[in-house]
Amino acid sequence: MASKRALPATGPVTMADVAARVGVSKMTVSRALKRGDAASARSTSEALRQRILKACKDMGYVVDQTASSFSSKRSRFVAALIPALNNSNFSDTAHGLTAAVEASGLQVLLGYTDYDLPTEERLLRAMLTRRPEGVVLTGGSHTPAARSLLRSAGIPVVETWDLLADPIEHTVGFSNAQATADLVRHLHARGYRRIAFLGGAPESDARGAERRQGFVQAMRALGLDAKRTLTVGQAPVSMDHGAQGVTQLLLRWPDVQAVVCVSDHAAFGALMECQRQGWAVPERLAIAGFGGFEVATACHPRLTTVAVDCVGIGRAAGGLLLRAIDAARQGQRLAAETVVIPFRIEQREST
Amino acid sequence: MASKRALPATGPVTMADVAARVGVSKMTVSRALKRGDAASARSTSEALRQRILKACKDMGYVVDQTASSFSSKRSRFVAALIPALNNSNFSDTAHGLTAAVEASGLQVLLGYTDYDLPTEERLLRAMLTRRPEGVVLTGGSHTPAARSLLRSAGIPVVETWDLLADPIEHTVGFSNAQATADLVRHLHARGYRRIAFLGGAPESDARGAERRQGFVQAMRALGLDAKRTLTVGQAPVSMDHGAQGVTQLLLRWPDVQAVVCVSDHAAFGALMECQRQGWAVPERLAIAGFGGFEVATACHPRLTTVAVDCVGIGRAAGGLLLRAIDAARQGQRLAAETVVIPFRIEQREST
DNA sequence: AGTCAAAGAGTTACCGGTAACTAGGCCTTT
DNA sequence: AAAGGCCTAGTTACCGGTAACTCTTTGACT
Repeated sequence: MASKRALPATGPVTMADVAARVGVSKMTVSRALKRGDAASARSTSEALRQRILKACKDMGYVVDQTASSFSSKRSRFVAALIPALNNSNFSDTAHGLTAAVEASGLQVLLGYTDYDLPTEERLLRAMLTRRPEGVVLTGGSHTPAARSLLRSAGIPVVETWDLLADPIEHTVGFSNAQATADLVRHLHARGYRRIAFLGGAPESDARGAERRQGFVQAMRALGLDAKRTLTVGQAPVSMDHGAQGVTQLLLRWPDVQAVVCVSDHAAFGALMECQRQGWAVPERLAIAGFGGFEVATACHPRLTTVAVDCVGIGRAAGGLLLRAIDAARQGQRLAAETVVIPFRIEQREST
Repeated sequence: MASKRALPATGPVTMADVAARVGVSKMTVSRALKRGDAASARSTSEALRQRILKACKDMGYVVDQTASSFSSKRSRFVAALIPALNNSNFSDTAHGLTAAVEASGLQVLLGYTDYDLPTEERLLRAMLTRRPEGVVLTGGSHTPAARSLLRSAGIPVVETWDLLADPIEHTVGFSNAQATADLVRHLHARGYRRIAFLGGAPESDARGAERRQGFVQAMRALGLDAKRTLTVGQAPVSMDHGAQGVTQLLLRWPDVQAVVCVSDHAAFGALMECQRQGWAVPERLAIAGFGGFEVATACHPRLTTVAVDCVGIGRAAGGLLLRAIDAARQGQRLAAETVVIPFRIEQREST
């Protein structure tokens, strides 16, 4: 027995194998495959390049990015963390980010935090061991350890979806507080006075907390009573939370005329519960959401909401990140930037 | 012991730096950090290990997975491809997959194909250069090149969400045709006879096509007319498609009693359009969906649907993949398996 | 006391690419 | 014609870990 398994030639084809087959050096194969990054003038003749490409195809050779990354110190990917995959707002941002960076040959390594800071830190730690060239985060709330990790990683960081008082570096987003305040003013202009806010526990969702704050400030600025705020559940606030919330709301403040919900999901849940109970929307109760989700456009009556350019956030974050990475490659550092993404109040049938 | 070394030009801290500081060899540091993978008997003494761990912390050292992967030929990640991020069915599967494999120290590299086969191939090609230890795909439709790529990669492959006639290797899913057929029989049992099907273009969505097929077969088996099938748009079928579809449906076959929609999104769109038009659901038209999405439970009336254990699919795929990877590490090959995930007809108010 | 195995730590040799430098051929310029 | 420059391809030296082996020490058992 004792026959050793050395896996004959079946082992993965390497660049050296291709080089030997064509009769050139490894380096030449490397150059031939690298072409396309127009920057480099250093290249092979077109005829030789075609021969090499053909050999790669024939032999089934694919570059080993692991080795390439290791050797060149370029991992060719960026890490992106979003709170949840199944929230189309955030997945749209991931979409925009991917579209923006993939043209530069960068891949996006996507992770989700489940709205949990320690999870974010854990994920970040795992991702940083892979040496991403940049990081995109959602929001500005992070554990101290996470911040420290990012600092010592020395790579560009973009925080999205919020405008932050104390950003780590770059920011792409909008003021959730201002957007909610605008929505309140919009409802006020349409004649509503006794307006309520419905959202999740502030400590579990920084963005939700900001929206709540915007609501309170706008109400006070208008000389209205901001007492009608209700907390239902933790982030992510679900449709069911909205349904429960609206019932509690009408029980507790029967004179309420309109409700601003922390998200379209909650607003939709509230709307459906109203239909079940026979409360006319918007006559008995006007309902507004936040986020511009598909369901808000599709439902009946259609929901007034704050439409956000989610894809645009991702695209802008990607563009910014690319410039920062480029600068870093030149040994420079891009000065911290803040990109403000516009939002829009969508007046629809529910208010 | 002053902290004099204020990050000189040396850049990132390496394992050798830590080793020098502690006064041991690189290998010892490597072993100290690797502990936890209980399998290995080879290890360092606990006291030394603590000293090393402390030095790592003090110096801000984090393992370079790039180098580690390169050296050990273990990338410690698996690639997963789903049609879209913002479809909670698929993102739930990704969730389950992540949960299942992360216990083994594997990360999931997630990509989305936008329901497009060439995109899938492109993505797969990009991911395979990073040498994943396994691949999870959604569905069984792939380009020939993609299949060939997977074959020559020589790593375990799991296809999910469908039961396939000709799987690449392992499969975790359920029969979409059978599920739809069950739904049709369920409607039949409730007295519906003139039943329609509403879905997207079959060539853009293999799962949708299977559901359509299941509908036709079940109708014929029941001796009913299967002519009432409508095609609206490409995958992914949206809520708006459902709204348009139901209007066309009632125009074309005014005698229709019930409609089976390819997904809850379409069903929801149809339901809302009925409310706009004043068509009573389920009295004038009964509506059933597919997928068990949140919106189907939250809307009014609640939608009858086929609930799928999406997380379970991901979990099972992850477990299977782990076993296959483990076998591969031992030089063996796990025989192709098929795991059938149960589904359930949820009878609700819309039918 | 001697043997042997296990534990703990060191040594060597890479893994598969790429950066940076070198060298020859050909063309242009002075 | 010599000098200089561009283009193409080869050479060398790694990158930062880990596998596999070696060596030493310790302790149990015969």
